[in-house]
Amino acid sequence: MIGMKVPEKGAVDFFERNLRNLNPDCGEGQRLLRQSVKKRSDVRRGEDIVRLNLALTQVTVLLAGVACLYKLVENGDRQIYSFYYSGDFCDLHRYVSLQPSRELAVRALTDCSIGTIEYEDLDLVLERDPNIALAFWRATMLESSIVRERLTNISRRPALKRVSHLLCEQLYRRRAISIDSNVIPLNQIEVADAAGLSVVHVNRIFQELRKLGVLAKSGGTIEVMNSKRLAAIAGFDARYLNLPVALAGWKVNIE
Amino acid sequence: MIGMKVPEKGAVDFFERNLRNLNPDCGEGQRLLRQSVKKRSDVRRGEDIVRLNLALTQVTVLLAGVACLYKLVENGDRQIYSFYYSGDFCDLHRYVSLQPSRELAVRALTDCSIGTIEYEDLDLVLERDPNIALAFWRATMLESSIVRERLTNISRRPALKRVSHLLCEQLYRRRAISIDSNVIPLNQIEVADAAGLSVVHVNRIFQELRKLGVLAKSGGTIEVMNSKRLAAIAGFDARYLNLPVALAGWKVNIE
DNA sequence: CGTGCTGTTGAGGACGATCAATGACGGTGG
DNA sequence: CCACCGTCATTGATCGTCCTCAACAGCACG
Repeated sequence: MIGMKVPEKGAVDFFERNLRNLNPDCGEGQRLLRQSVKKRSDVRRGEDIVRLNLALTQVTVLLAGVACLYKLVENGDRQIYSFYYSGDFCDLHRYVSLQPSRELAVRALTDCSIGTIEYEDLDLVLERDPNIALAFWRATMLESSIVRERLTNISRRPALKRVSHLLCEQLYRRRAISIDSNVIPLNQIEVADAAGLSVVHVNRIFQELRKLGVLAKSGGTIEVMNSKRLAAIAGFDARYLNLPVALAGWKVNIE
Repeated sequence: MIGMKVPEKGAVDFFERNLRNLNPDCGEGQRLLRQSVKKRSDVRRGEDIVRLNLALTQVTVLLAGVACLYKLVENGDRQIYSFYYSGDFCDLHRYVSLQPSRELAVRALTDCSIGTIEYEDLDLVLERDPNIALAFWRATMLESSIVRERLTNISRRPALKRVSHLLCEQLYRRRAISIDSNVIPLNQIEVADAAGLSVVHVNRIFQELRKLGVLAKSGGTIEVMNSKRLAAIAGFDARYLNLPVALAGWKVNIE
């Protein structure tokens, strides 16, 4: 399951693209960083990429697949905070925190492939190159921004908008890494856990969205038939995602 | 209203204490940073410290008072994301983001006093001293952690726990900066906006908390009579706040 | 003495949770 | 090939938390 080979070029590309998007100025240091991306493993759907009691010695980068950051709440519920796509860091929170949370974990929602960077190596790179450091800081800020948006979503909007908004976000983020499919590889349970709704209710919302011609009937994944209408329902404004400028024009007007 | 004098020592102390807490290793660079804290203004309760259309040239540090980060939602609601206390950064999100949000603002909830650091000066300090840079990064991560906790709170817990948790958090954070009072300078409206509840419902929850002997009847502010019981109701676990170790022992056992 | 802001109260209703069953599908082992 | 099982989707019924609307009381302020 766990190989030790260096990631092939294509996979690491997502990571580098992500960094350049976070900070266009991080040129030279990037090579240094690339050499530090050492191991590569494959994690199967349903397994934890970052487990609660894992040693704190390396940072994980998602190279392929979809994962989520989550926590198990006292009552047994799972709260999903954010989703990770190719190129995203999975556990900067553990690297940067003085007292890393023992509750946060990262789970593979599809089969995933990951790379790792030893803390020691990362320490060096960040110390030498403030531009890389800024990129990492921005990655944290971006994730923070996404969680804030999810908070607003859950706190203030009715279920239909909530689900639509969540799906919209995934659509945009997938496009940002050139996945132009209308299929989002999440199931209703995962949407419920991220949207703060019961599975039953998410199911009813899905049916409503189907009646509205927005979703197609599809098992195990979500197929969006009309993303423009979806964005309209959600009142979606993608600016908080800080997508590459190239995608800005893709933005759907609201209302 | 807006003075130009250098902040007196006592006020900047909170800022430096905060930095040391974020990264104990940032020793020398701190002096450099202190010299960069230039202006000082006083902002009155109800005014915005960071306004939507303010020039992006300086970072704001809260030196005294209480403020909040918020956004106005489409339907007119206000969502409060987090509260700021003495020593906290108010607008790192604007400094670090490639495309700063035009929706986030920071408002003074009591009369506040603030210091500012010019972007240019900060750029220099961060470039020279990776330890300071790490402290700033950690500040972002910490705020992120607080927002995640608020998300869990709003998403998964009933109103009584929600409000209790929110109040608990404020109590802890105030203690962390040596404010040992049982009075939290927030009103019911602000609690409602932060907890994602209606004002009417917050009012009823307050009455319930009074019946439980946790809160006292007090107008305009919140007076906590029994913080231990409050923490028990909330199921509060302060670890996400990354408080100085000195306060760890203050932690109330849960259930 | 109005005017605004905050807190309080009551009534009615909506949205979404919970509980409980059933269906559809794929994988596994006999 | 079929029986069995686990996961996910679906449905109906009931219930409760919390929202909305509307009105009023207390208080500070000019």
